[in-house]
Amino acid sequence: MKATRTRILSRPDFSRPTLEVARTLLGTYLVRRNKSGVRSARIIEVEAYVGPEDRASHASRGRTNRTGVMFGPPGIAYVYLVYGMHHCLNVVTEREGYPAAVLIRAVAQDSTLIDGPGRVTRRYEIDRSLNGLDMTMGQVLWIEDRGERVATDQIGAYPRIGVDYAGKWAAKLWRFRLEARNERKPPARRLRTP
DNA sequence: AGATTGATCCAT
DNA sequence: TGGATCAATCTG
Repeated sequence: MKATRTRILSRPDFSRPTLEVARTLLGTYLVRRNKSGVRSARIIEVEAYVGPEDRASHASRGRTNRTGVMFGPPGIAYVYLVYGMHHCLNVVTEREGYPAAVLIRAVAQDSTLIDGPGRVTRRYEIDRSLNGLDMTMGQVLWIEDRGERVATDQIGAYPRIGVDYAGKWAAKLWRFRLEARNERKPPARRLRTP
């Protein structure tokens, strides 16, 4: 078997345009270390939240106590509680001062799909105590590139979930999913109008 | 379809 | 300071 090097993603990886970072994260591994050990899972689905104009983004209402980390340096974890119950994990992207992040929506641990941002954080024991954590340090929470290449045709683009309030921003295809090989999008096909 | 749940944000 | 809102999930 071919030896592949594992590389912990570093600041420059997250400094790039958010849509690119989002797609790049597909097929990499989210790694969590706590007192019970180290666990990892392949990132399957993400969403991009891009800039102060993006009405779907928490940062669209300006810098607040909660959204502060989105305005900070890239590679930092932005973890918040939603609906009073579930935590969501994001990684901050782009330059300091420009609010943007990628939400981790689904991962696969071996053959088990952990589908949904709240399920990911629950399974990996990620909560607001990790908000602001530097994910480039490889100590508590980080992302690894294990050299598994993802072809463009394995990536589907969809509207983001739960942002219907965001007007035209809700229609942006800023959710990216790594399709299973047998779920690759077939060639576009003209459908008869019903 | 409806309940749940509590931090956050801004002003009926 | 109160109350609407919410980057979701579970159970019917």
